[in-house]
Amino acid sequence: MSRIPKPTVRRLAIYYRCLERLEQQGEDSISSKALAQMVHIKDSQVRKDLSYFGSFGRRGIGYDIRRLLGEIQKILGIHKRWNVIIIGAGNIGQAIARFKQIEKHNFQIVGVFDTDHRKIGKQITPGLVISDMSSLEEFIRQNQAEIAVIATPAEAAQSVADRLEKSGIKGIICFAPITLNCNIPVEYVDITVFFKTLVHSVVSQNYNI
Amino acid sequence: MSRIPKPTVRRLAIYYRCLERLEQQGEDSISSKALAQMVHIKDSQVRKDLSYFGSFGRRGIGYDIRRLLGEIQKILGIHKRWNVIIIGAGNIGQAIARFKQIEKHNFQIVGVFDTDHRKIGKQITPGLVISDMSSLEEFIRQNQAEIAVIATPAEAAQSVADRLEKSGIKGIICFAPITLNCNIPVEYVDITVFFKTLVHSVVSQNYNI
DNA sequence: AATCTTTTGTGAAAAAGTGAACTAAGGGGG
DNA sequence: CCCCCTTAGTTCACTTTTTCACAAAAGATT
Repeated sequence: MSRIPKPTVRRLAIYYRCLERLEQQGEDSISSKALAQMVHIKDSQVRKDLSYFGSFGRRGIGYDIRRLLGEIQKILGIHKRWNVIIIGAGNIGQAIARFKQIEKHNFQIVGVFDTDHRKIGKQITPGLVISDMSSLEEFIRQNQAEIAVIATPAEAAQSVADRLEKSGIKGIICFAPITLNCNIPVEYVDITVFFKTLVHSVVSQNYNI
Repeated sequence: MSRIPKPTVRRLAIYYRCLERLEQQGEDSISSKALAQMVHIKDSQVRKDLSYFGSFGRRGIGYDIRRLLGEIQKILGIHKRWNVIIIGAGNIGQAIARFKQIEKHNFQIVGVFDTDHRKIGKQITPGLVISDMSSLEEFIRQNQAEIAVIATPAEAAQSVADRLEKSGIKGIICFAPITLNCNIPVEYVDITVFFKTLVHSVVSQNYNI
């Protein structure tokens, strides 16, 4: 399929947030050089990343910010709204459910699930109540949920992933510290891994500016 | 300094969590092949990663799990306890402050700061109360905090980072959606970026099994 | 209209990272 | 003791990603 480097996709999401800020500040256009400086990379990297998808700039001028925002939206697939469910209403699950930025970026949290009967029925935000896991499959179908966040303990994660995949979920964000066996895309976010890689940089001083 | 690929360091942290689980299950040793299968990579990758740091296995046998846990601890720098402060007691800041896994991995949350006077004094966990930002520098010195988590809005992040760096903080985990200008190691965790890269995989179907 | 400056898009080179294959150990069984 | 099977450590080839360098545009200036 498309031969796009994974780092390129991550950077597109980062360019996107820069462009949003610039637009908000009333800027109209930006050069690859200026954008590169904002994120501490080379300008040639910015141009190469964008060139995988087309020619969005004007030579001598730079990139139109509105236009580029629209193009990156289409590339990433964030021009449409995605319905998201969260499995596990612990610390992280609830934080994600309440996290306003996610909704702003076109991801709508439509459901939160847990197995703990003391939590079920509890309201997390107006209109968002913790449901029982037994209703998971039906809920996914009825609400056309496409993305799921796994915020369960590691032991539960694989069986949850199996159920999600079977129910037609198309992608998973996994906060559980485990590598899943499944055939849909997964993004892993293990917070403790960031702490550990950070202190490695600290002790070895090999941080790259 | 040491020329260790960044992906290698990340994988070490992932091997570490596998080894912890294996140890808990009573296992004594594991081969590179078995470890590789757990995290869906090639066995040669596991051996290569470890070989940057020494020879920890026995040919014909595999790796002693206890031994390897200890070696990776030393490599990553997680054999000692790190004092952590959190700047920003919003959604994410509070979730991190309450996140038990971090404490289990030798990162102790010693302080939480915010500028909102309505939040100051509020107890997050037993013994952890939200402090005013004005006491930041003094607190860092008195409590020998070395790691900071920035969980503020993007607009505040850079000036916070400046204060942290000046006060002797050695590494930053940045949840704010911005690239910081500073001369200490930073790990960026922008949750919305994970959502965006995930849906790119979903729409382009370019997930790697 | 010619020239200058800026900046994009891109092919080629360099660097980084991964994977296959080989060599060297280590233990078990006949 | 010899053969066989397993598996770590290492080398080298290959793949991926980044960087360089330059031609092509585009507007500004004289």
